[in-house]
Amino acid sequence: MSRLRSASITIRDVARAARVSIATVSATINRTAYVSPALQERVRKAIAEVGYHPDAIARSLKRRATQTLGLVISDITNPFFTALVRGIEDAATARGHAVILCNTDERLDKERAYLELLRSRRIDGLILAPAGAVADYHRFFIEANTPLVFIDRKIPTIPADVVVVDNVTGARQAVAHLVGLGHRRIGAISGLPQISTTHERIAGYRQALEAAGVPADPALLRDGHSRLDGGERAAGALLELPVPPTAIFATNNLMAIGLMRAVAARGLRCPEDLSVACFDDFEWASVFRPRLTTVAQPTYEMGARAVELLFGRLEGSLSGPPREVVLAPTLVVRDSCGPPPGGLR
Amino acid sequence: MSRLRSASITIRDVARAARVSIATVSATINRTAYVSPALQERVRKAIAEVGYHPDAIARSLKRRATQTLGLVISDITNPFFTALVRGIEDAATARGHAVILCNTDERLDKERAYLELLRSRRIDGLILAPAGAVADYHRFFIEANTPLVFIDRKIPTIPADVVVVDNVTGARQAVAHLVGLGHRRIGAISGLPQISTTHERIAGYRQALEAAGVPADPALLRDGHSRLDGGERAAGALLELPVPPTAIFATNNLMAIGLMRAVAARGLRCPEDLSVACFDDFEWASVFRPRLTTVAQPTYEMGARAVELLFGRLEGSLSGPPREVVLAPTLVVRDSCGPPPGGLR
DNA sequence: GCCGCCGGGCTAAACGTTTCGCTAAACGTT
DNA sequence: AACGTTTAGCGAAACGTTTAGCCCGGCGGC
Repeated sequence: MSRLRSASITIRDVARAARVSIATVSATINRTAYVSPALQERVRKAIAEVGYHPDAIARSLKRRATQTLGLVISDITNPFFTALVRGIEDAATARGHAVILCNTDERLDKERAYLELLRSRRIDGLILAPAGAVADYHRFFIEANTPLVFIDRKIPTIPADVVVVDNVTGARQAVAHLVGLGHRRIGAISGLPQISTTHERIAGYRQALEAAGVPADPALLRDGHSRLDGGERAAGALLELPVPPTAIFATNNLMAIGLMRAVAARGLRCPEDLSVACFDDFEWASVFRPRLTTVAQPTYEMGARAVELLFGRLEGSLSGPPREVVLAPTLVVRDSCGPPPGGLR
Repeated sequence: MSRLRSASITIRDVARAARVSIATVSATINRTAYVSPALQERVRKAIAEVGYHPDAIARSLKRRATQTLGLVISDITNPFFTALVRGIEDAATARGHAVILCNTDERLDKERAYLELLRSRRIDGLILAPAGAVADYHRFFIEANTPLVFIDRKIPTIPADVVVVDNVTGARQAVAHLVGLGHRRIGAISGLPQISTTHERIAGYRQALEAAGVPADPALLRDGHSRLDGGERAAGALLELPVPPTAIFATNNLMAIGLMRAVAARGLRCPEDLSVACFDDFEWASVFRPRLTTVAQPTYEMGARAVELLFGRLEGSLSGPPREVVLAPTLVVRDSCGPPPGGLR
């Protein structure tokens, strides 16, 4: 037994009850044409009387606009995306739009499937943290003239608006902070190579080392695959080195947690035995020990800005070539970084 | 300049290209009637050739089913909901449904507005963590025969399926753990009074005290409004008491964080000066100090179960009176609880 | 050899809106 | 009074599907 919506009350029921035409009902609902006050009143009464609620599906079909945004991220479980989503949701509903949420787990096949779904559903706009830079099925939205905003990450070859943070500067500041404390052997745990943020943050790491005249040791750079377990493994490898680093920089929050697990498992103290800095702040970081020194991103604002861009395109108030909104991260210094053990050098 | 979807490629373009009728195209796409292999092949080729993508809006209008679920929670920023959402999203997309996400901030007016929106959009089903027990506009979905599942919280007067955790038992175990360590003055921080979980968790707290023969002191029970700042204030009040408690139980994660802030602000050590236990585990709780002793809920599974119930109703495999799925929480003992300072008593 | 049935595909009517173009009345102007 | 012009409201054609019902030809049964 498949369940169907019970036959609903339509606009014609209202028209009948108010003894006006369907067009008049539509006009009073949408304020799309003049309707005399008397008729308006009759229509409103009829609407209440028969218990009419407009059908957004039928409206979407006719208007060719769905009042719906697609939001594709890698994982809602990650606190970084959480505030982003919140910012997007708030801004979208403030403009009467609903949001369809999609988690890709950084997998291109999932991303592709979701984009197909969203395309079928004729979303009005798409906000996307792409899982990789090779795919080009995003292009469809551009060709269809559907606004597309990349968030957090970008794909340089695809001409779309972008909201990101200055990852290079953020990472450079964090590593410079470690350098300033006297560290010379500074390890880094990098993320997935197909994501733009990875390269930028590693670039910042390199810049900070170079500025300090510290030669980059390739053995100190490990791939954590942007994941918790990967971060833990990478950290383990770094700590098992013949001459382990005195400080480690993790390029995202998940890998930082993995790093902390590796630290705890070895009975090391932070920051006494090892200094730790990472990208991505999280709300509760200040309550627990060690209080992590992090590069904080304005996540909520990033979400809000992305929606702004999107509606700018939708309403035509924004046109022309793609815009790139680059927000500033801030280094939040807490307790997880100290001077290297055994004094300078 | 308002942007419209460009005139899209419709099923009739495919029909024309394949030199068959529209009905045949539809039948081969949906496997809803026999179509000879030869024609199927021609249709598929035509689809690829003209680049056809079905319009889900038009389909929804005709089929009276949207393949969309509504999900209404209080705040996606809260890690408790985060795993819940993930479980729901995974289960929903496994069945080809999309999810519209709505945050109420525990406000009834927002909840009402969202339900109105979801109603207009003719969602196939609704999963809801209600912000309060007084409203009854949820009834519409029941009357319209749209499956509705309450999650995390319930409204006893509304006959709908429910997925919750055994809050009474969970709270009782946590507080019994404190009692077992020797605590007799145990404070509690309660949440919003209009939410069912609040009452159940406080009931568990009371049961544990009673079982231990400890008289309940009303001064030790404070309202934290389910929020971080409320928890901090409530904790402050408890700690300023002439005879402060030696242990505090917070009935959700946000208030627990507020509690920890109050503890840190006063320079107290946990668990040496004060033992802390709370409801709601979070993924990273084991990495930082103090490692909180918490009552963990199977959040991902709760989400998945809610979707199962919902599809059971949708497909008719589940019928009859509302089901109540009660999952078991587990007490995760870590380091935030110890014996009361100054030994027993 | 005729009839009935059925396989395979088509025609056309929905689904519930919005909106274009039209009518008919009212009005102002000479 | 005749004539444009505006105005309030209506009728009907879309929007892109699904699906009920129909038609036609071939085949088996008698």
